Amino acid sequence: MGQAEGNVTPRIPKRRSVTDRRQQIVEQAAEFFARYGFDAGTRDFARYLGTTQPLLYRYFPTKEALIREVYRAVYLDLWDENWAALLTDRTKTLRERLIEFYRRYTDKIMNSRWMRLYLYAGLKGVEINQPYIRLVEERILSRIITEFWLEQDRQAPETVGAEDMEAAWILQGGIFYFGVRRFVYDVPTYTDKDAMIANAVDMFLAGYGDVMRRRLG
Amino acid sequence: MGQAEGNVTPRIPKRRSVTDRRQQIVEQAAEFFARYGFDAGTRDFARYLGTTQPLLYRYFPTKEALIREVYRAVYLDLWDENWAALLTDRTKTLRERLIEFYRRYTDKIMNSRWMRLYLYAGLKGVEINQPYIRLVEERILSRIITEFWLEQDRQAPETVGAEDMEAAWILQGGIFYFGVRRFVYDVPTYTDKDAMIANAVDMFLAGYGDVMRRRLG
DNA sequence: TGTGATAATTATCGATCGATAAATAAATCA
DNA sequence: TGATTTATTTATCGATCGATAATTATCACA
Repeated sequence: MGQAEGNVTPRIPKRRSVTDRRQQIVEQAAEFFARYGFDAGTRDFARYLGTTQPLLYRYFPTKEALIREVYRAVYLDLWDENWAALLTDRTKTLRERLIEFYRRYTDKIMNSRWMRLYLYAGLKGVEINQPYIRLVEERILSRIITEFWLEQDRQAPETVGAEDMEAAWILQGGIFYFGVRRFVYDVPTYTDKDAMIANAVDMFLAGYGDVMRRRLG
Repeated sequence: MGQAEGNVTPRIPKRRSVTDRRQQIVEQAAEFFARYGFDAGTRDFARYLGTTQPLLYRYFPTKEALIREVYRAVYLDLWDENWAALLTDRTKTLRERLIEFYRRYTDKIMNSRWMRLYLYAGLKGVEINQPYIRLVEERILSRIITEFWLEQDRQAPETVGAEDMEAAWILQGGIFYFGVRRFVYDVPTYTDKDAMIANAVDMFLAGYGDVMRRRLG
């Protein structure tokens, strides 16, 4: 090693391909386990990969370790920091912000891989959903409520109330369930995603506004 | 057999207890598989039942047959015919009807057994969800839209439009997702079920009314 | 071209799966 | 009570599971 050559471009170290291979296995494992569930066998997965089963154990010590990596790849660093700025950009109406946010957000999560893995994780009790739910509540739902109050020229409450949080969850859940119908139940939907989002946001703004006004008199 | 006795009350045939046992196994299998998924082993289930594994095969030819019976028990005859009358009872306001309907409806489906089995079935592609989705659309969502139009003194459309159906799905999905959070993700909710339903219905009526009026000008 | 390192394969382990056969316990009835 | 049926158990099957060991193919480099 350490042989100096006149050639300027360094050779790509062999190690690199090993890391790439690992990455590729994780990527395809996400697709495979999303489709067949985590109880699917390692032999079937190896065939899906186009190799043999013992090869997997050169890259991951156990099947569980591979699955952990799948979760990491799909859920880690999901949150785009631009989304926070988007939700609070008061040069636009809240309606515009919400529609834009939910379009970008669902572009990232509304696919069969993300949604199916998420529900598998929820049913298995994997420690993925609960932190994610907290993230949704803290970075999306609380913010939506606060921004709504601010746009109504009312003082935003220091802490978002229970009914307000559940109201925001109706919006979030209604939109999310559109993806469940498509990618888990595999039934056709009546409009495309963007139309559904615009509709859901409009209904929320009018509906929540009405409920809130009635509550405050 | 055929022995005549002076006693008036006929003896309970021995067969009966076998049928009861079958019923009881199915009932407990629903609980068990809802909790651990359908890939859980028959030995673990037998231990859960308090018996031994081969006994199951005297009542069900295969594990798959047992699972089929679980689905039958949980999803067959779910629909209560009174619900249809409830939704169209025009002596009450639509708001009252919707709140009452969703309370009764969710009383039946919002439990860990029903919801978890339903999502397991969806992920496995079992032929349960798609007929159920059709039932929801035909008997609940279309009816809600129609009743809404009638209460607004507008002529109800002969067929419910795509955007209207998706609007009703926002309500249904928003309510349903409350149950998913509770019984699948196992996270705390902020209000009880009845408060959430009243809130969701109020938001839907105001929100959908506003969207519809704007669409029609 | 030959040699050492490493990736990928074949062969195989013990454990567990659904399912069956044989043995036993319990209940029924003359 | 004794014989017969039926419910339940013990013992075990072949298949498949995750995981490991031994073997073979591949490739960089002197």
